[in-house]
Amino acid sequence: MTSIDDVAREVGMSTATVSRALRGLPRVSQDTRDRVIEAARRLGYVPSPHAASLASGRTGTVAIVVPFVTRWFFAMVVDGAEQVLRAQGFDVLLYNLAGDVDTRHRVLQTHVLTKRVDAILVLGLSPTAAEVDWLTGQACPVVILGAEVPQWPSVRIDDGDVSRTAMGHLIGLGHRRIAYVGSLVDEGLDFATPRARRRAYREIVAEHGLDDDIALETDGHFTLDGGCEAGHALLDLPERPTAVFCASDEMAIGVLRASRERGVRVPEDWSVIGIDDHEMAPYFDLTTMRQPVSEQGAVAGRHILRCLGVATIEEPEHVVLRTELVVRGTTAEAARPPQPTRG
Amino acid sequence: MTSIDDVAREVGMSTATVSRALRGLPRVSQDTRDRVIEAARRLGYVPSPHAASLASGRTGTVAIVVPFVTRWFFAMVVDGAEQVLRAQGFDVLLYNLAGDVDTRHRVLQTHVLTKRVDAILVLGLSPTAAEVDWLTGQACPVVILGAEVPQWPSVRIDDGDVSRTAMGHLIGLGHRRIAYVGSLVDEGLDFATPRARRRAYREIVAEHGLDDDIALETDGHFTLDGGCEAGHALLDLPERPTAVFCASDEMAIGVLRASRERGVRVPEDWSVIGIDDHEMAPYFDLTTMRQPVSEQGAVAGRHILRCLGVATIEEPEHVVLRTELVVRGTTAEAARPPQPTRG
DNA sequence: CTGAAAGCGCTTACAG
DNA sequence: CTGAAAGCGCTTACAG
Repeated sequence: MTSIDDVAREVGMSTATVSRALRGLPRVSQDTRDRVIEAARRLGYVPSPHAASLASGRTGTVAIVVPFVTRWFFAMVVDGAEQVLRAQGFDVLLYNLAGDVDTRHRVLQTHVLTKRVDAILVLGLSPTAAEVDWLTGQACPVVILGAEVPQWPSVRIDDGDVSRTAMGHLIGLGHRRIAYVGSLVDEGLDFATPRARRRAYREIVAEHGLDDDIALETDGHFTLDGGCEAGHALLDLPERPTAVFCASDEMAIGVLRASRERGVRVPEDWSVIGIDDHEMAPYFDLTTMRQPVSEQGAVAGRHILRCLGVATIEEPEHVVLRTELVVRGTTAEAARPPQPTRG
Repeated sequence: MTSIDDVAREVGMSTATVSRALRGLPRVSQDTRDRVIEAARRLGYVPSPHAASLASGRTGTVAIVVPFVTRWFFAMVVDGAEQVLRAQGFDVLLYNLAGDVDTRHRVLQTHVLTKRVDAILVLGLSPTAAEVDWLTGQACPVVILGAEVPQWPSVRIDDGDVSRTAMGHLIGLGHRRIAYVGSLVDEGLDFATPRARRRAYREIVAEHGLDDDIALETDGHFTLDGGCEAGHALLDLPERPTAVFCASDEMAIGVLRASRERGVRVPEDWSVIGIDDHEMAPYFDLTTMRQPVSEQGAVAGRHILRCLGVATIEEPEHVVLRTELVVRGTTAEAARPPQPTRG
């Protein structure tokens, strides 16, 4: 491996000069710079990032902590953030928790990350107060996506608002018995989103005096198959709901499948609405709440750049992106309650 | 930041001893080890990975080069590989090309990666001979997924075989006019898979004397919307195919949508088959060729561990995983050619 | 079992 | 504009 010393020797200069020339720093004569660059190219010299990190204290690397890379939403967000970061020359270390609580603790509670990267982007998780204190003392900026912590820049949508609009759409169509498919148990990962959406659902049920039945709240685990199972469970209910509000499109698609498997027509027999506007949503003609996904990743990436002083970006510390109701074919007016057979 | 020297001072030992004690190396007395570990914990000491890399020459990091993280297949593969690697304590640097050719060159043709990581995992791309030579000389192991290069360990499925089985299924159902939806232009990324599948399609068309019409080969860009457009293009043909062989499930799902939009019934009016067994495939009742996805990532991860001497794993250098025809509802016997109106 | 010392390959004030 | 020197925080033979 050719080192900076080899290049310095080649051009008869000090390593300091070579270092400055190669990094484009000022106070190097054009002639020297040219010769250094040429020699570096000829020798096939590539700087060692680890040596540079050690000497400078900067790593040029950002960690992205993601609960599940395989979920469409997170993959899109990672993509959005990664491109913003890569464009400024940062590398991305991926910490995929894959739903594992131990990994979460290892990543968020030890300082491992803070010595390895310049900044940390946390997706979907809600750090505990202890974790926040811990990390805040580390001079390693943290940006959070999908939740809000006062101390750190964040980007998210308003989950309460989203739920209100979705539920409002169903209520406006005359539905009074609306089921919820979300996530009921947290499994220690501290997801912010499912909690917020479920709370909003409950509030709205109470505010509007809708059917308040604990059996209407089901767990779809934020997966396709989980949604399908939840759908079946709802169809097994003695008194079926006339609409289903799903906290993600993937679960909504699962509910659509359950409906088909049971011969239940959508939207004639019941309405289904999701959240995300997943790339598959139009393929199922699914009514949903659209949220900007890749864009949230990009905002998070810019937050990081700003914290690192790389770019002067004018953006509020806490960004809340807009969502939008997209009405397609899976929601319709509530069927009239069955009339007595003869008047 | 507390350093190894702080810990050494705390226990009144040399940094060498602290280093050995903390890394679990032999030739440290149990008592010393205990005291070192205790002191490290008390001081909140975390080793600097960059300093360790510089001194040892090992980085504890593996690069994963992926064409598109947002595509289901690649997200699953990254997940599979990442978990195997993480279990052995490796970090993962994600190089998401996001379809960008320049990034591909930067990553594969400069040595940037070879000084930064212990090994490289390349997904889906087919390195050029020059890139192979270049990287092979670097003593940085490379593992490849979805293609095969003699010099490097690899894992893939047999794309020719997959295409043969899929086409054989359609031919067995009496189809003689079969369209292909894949990727016709490469855009410089050098994808191995689309090329292999298309070649196989052509060979089979020739071998079986099927309708050989250049208009039957369409470009679906390996995306949902691309598949949908390709489907429309095929439906615009004066003489429609009776079956469509799609090189991915996502494109097949696009074709299903086009069919619905045009009132074309599947499988009555034409059959559709894909490749992958995407998580959404059962939700569309899509007939497809199943391939192990996460498992390919895991095998690739194990290849890397073996190259790095971390684990003694008995596995061939070139692993070819099995695929399987999954017959669902989108394929059926070819409709009889329309009979003259009266006999 | 433990320590002193060199070295990994850069960057960064500090001088000039 | 350029250089000498210290230092970043570890690991690794080499001794003992």
